[in-house]
Amino acid sequence: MPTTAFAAQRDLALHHQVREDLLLKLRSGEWAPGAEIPPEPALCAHYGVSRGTLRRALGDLVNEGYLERFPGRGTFVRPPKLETGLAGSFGRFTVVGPSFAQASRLVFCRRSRASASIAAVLKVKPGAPIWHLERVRLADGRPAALQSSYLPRRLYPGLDRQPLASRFLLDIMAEEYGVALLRAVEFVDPTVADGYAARHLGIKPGTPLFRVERTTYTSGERVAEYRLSVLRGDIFRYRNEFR
Amino acid sequence: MPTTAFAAQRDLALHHQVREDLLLKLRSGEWAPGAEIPPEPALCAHYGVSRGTLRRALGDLVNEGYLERFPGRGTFVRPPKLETGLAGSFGRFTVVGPSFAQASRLVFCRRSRASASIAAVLKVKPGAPIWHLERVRLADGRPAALQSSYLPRRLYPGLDRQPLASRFLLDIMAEEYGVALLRAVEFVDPTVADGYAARHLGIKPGTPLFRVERTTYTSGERVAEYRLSVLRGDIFRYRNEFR
DNA sequence: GAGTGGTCTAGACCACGTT
DNA sequence: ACGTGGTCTAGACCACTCA
Repeated sequence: MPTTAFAAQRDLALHHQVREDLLLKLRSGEWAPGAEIPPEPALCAHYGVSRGTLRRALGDLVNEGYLERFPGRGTFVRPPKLETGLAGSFGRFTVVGPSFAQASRLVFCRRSRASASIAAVLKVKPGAPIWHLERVRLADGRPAALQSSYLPRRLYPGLDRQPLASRFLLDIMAEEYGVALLRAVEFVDPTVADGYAARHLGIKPGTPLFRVERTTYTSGERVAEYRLSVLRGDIFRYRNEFR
Repeated sequence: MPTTAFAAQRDLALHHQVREDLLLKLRSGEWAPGAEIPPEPALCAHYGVSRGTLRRALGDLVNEGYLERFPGRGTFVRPPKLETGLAGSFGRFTVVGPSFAQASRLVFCRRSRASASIAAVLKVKPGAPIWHLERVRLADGRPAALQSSYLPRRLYPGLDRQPLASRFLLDIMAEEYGVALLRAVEFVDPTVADGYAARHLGIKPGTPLFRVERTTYTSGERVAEYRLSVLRGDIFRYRNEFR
C-alpha cells in the first residue's frame, strides 16, 4: 500500500476523510470495477485508523452502491449496473415541473360503493362505502392534472364538507382525520388524452400524458387512498439517476 | 421504558433485531411522525445492547429515511413527505417489465458530425466526429424499444466493427474500450409512436410510448453516450415508491 | 489453517443545544 | 451544568472461503 501519503485534516470526521480518499481511488480508476481492494487490516494501517472507523467508511460506500463485500472472500469494486437488462433497473427519481397549488377545481365528490376492482385495491369488501372524488389540479394557475381519488368512507366521515378545493387532500386526510400516511407506491404509464381529460385539461385529445396510479398506505398496511391521475406530459418529466 | 419485553433471537444480528423492533414502533404508530424517541442510553438499557449496536440500528433507520437526528436535541420520527406539491417529489423507482436481450436488431451505425445540439449534450465541439447508431431492442424475442445512440467517435475507434447486434452496447464501451461508466441520468416523457417508430416496433402509429433520454457519464463528468429511446408503454411501467 | 468480513462490547472524548 | 448525538479506539469472538 505504498501509495501517496494520507494526511488527516482536523475538524472533519475521520471516517468521512477515509471515505473520500477511497472514493477517489474508485473514481480515478486506480481501483477498476470488479477489482478486489485491500483487506481491512491493510487499510487500517494505511490510514492509521481503528477498524471501527474504517468500517464506517467502507459501510457507507457499500450502502451507496460503490462497493460489494463477501464474508471470507473480500471487498470488491461494484461494476455499475446501468442497464444490462432494463427491468429491475433502479435508482432515484425526481419529478421535474411546477408544483401543484393547494387550490384545485373540484369536479365532484360523491358517495359510492366499491366495485370489485376498487375493493381489491382499497382492501375493503365489494360494495363497501367509499368516496369518489375528482379534481383538476393546478400548477402555475393552469390545469396540469386530472385526478380521481377513491377512499374508504369509513375513515373519512363528512369528507364532502371539507374544503376539498382549497387544501391538499393528503393534508385533510392526515390533519382532519388523523390518518398517518406512511408510504405510497406509484405506477407510471404513458397514455394519451381522451375527450374527457382533454376538456378538463384544456388540451387536444391525443396529447401524450402520464397516467399515474398511486396507492397510499397508512398503519397496518391499510389503504388510505387510491388515486388515478393523468399528468400533462408537456409540463412534467421524470428524472432518474443511476449509479 | 417499561413496554413489552424484548427477547433477542439467536442467529440473527442483534442490530437487525433492534432495527426491526424500532421500525415496528414507527409503523404501528406507537411513535407518531414528528415525535421524539427515547435517547440512546434509555434504548440501550431497554434492549440490553451496547451503544455501538444500538447506533447501528438507528443509523440504518436514518439512512432509510425513517428517523432524523439532531446533535444536542434528540432523535425524531421523520414525517413522510408524500406529496404536498409533486415537483421535487422524490423516491426510489424500478422499471417493471421484461429484460432486454443482449441481441438487438442493428438499423444502422454510421460516422457523423455533431450538430450544435448533439455537441452540447456530448460536451464536444460542434462538427466533432461522432458515431450515430440505431437499434431495435428485443425483450422476450419481440421488439420492445427503439434506441438512437450518439457517441464521441474519439473514444470508440472502429466501433462499427464490433458485434453491435449481439452484445450490450454498454458492455462493449466498458470492456472493449475501457470506458468506465460511472453514472447515468435519464429524463422520461410520454409520447406516441410516429410512423417510423411504429414500423420498427410493430405497433400502430399513435400508440403511447415512453420517451427516454439518457446521458451516461464516465470519469471527469465526460459524456460516454447520449441515447434517445422510445419504449413500448404496453410492456414497461415505472414503479415509484415514496416514504 | 490462515485470512476474510460480520458482529458486539466497553469506554472515552467531543460539539452541540437546552436549562 | 447537563443531556443529546457524533466520533473514535481497542479488543474480542464468530462464520465463511480458499488453499
